[in-house]
Amino acid sequence: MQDARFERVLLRRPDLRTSFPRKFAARLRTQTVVRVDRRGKYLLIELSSGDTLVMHLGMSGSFNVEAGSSARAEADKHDHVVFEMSPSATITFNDPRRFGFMDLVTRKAMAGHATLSKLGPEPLSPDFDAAVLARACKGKKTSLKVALLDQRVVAGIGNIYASEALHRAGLSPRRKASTIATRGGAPLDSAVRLTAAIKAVLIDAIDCGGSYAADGGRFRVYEREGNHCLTKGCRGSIKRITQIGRSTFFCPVCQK
DNA sequence: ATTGAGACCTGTCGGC
DNA sequence: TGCCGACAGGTCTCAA
Repeated sequence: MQDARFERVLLRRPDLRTSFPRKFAARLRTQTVVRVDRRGKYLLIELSSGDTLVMHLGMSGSFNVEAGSSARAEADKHDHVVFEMSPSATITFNDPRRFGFMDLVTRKAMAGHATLSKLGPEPLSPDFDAAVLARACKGKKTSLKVALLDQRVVAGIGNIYASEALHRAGLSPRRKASTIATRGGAPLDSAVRLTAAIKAVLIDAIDCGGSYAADGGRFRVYEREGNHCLTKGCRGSIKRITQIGRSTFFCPVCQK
């Protein structure tokens, strides 16, 4: 991908949830890829022009990469963007629900970017530890589940993994986020467990190829309402509640 | 400032 | 069979 060059950019369906910036295709053309990066759920492609191509897959977005210079023989109705690259490759962005988006951000604008610059730590980096999580939750009036979905607390946790991590940590999603904050500067035991659980859940997810990879049913609580809790020795059953309009799955017996 | 509700979009599924 | 409503996901906008 590095040094690849954008030869042609086709917007087949430009009306995604957030519209493309003006002259999107023209600004990309002839640019080469300097670096490919990621922050939270955002994909960042640094270009030779100094601009960064910021992309988000929303919930149903995906990329298809093929050798050759022409788009798929039969374009899918949800193929919204096609990048023709050199050396010869075609990258197609497909997104049935159109929640994904793309933006071009200048070097100057990256630094103070309204969303990107406020993202919390990367959960799998050493920067993310119990003390950092505890500090981010300090004074928060929201529930623990809602705090985990806040990308400023920690970057990249979505609705599924928020439930999964809380179950592994044995913490109730309804508990106030501030109750895991530090006491006398030292992170509480629950912050230590939650930090470890977040990392473990994400590592497992990556190993399995993501939430929607084949062989479903590997979640411990997500979409398991009414089923028995998988925690060793726990005889509880999984409940579903709604928090800020989203489903939360948890075991009321072993998550405190 | 922080928080929550609503909007956005479409495929799928259950119920009638 | 077909229609209809509910629901899923992530983030932005707007209003308390």
